[in-house]
Amino acid sequence: MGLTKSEIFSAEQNRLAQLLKALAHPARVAILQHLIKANTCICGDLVDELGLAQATISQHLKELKNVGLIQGTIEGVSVCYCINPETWKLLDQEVTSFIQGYKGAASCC
Amino acid sequence: MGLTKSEIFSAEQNRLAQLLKALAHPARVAILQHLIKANTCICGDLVDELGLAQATISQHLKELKNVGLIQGTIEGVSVCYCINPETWKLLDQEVTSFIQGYKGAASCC
DNA sequence: TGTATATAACGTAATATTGCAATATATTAA
DNA sequence: TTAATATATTGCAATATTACGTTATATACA
Repeated sequence: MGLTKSEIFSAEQNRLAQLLKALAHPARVAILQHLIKANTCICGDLVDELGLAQATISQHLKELKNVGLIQGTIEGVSVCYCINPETWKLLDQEVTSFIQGYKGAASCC
Repeated sequence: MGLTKSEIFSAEQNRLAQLLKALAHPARVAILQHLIKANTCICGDLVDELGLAQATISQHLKELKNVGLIQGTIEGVSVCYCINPETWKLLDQEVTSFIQGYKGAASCC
């Protein structure tokens, strides 16, 4: 059906999957890496930096904003984007505890 | 076009996005959490544990296997699945360095 | 007021994902 | 060999994603 059965999973599992999904595209990885390096940037910077159309970049920014990973403030003609520190912290905690949950295995199959 | 322009991104960005994509579904998060807890399991265990059809679980397992996050060994009638320690280590390194790359911002927008 | 600039929103085409029933495959036990 | 068990594969329908041209909106400046 193309429709994820969210109701059978926990809120934590759904939230983690949602955050990871927002990160799971090379363009959005690149956008976030640029934001980490530059601290702030505007849509036009990313259009130049990556090789994608303005409409596409804008859409990716929207997705990142929707899950709260970035925030944008209108600054004159443009919109200044930056990482949302609180969501990023949550991401760090959730992802780290998920990945670190695996402590290797004595024996495997 | 619905087709990601992988060629304009670095191999690292594509690989990270690929790994994250494999994790970006609550069913696959649940499968991995179960695997972490139980160390090993078979497809049937997951069908009981989660509320999804056998074909659906099998498909999610295939995706996790395709990116190398898990491995399966035929054991009589069933297939014993477990986490692939090497890929998991790579995942840990890549994801950690990506997320930890952000050191908060003095001022944001 | 008019014009340039920057971004968002809309519409569309191509492709990918999700979930499952049905079927195929492969191993074990009788 | 036959039956039972466990998975994988195939095919399908519904939905989601990706990318971009075009258009709308909103601010700044002459």
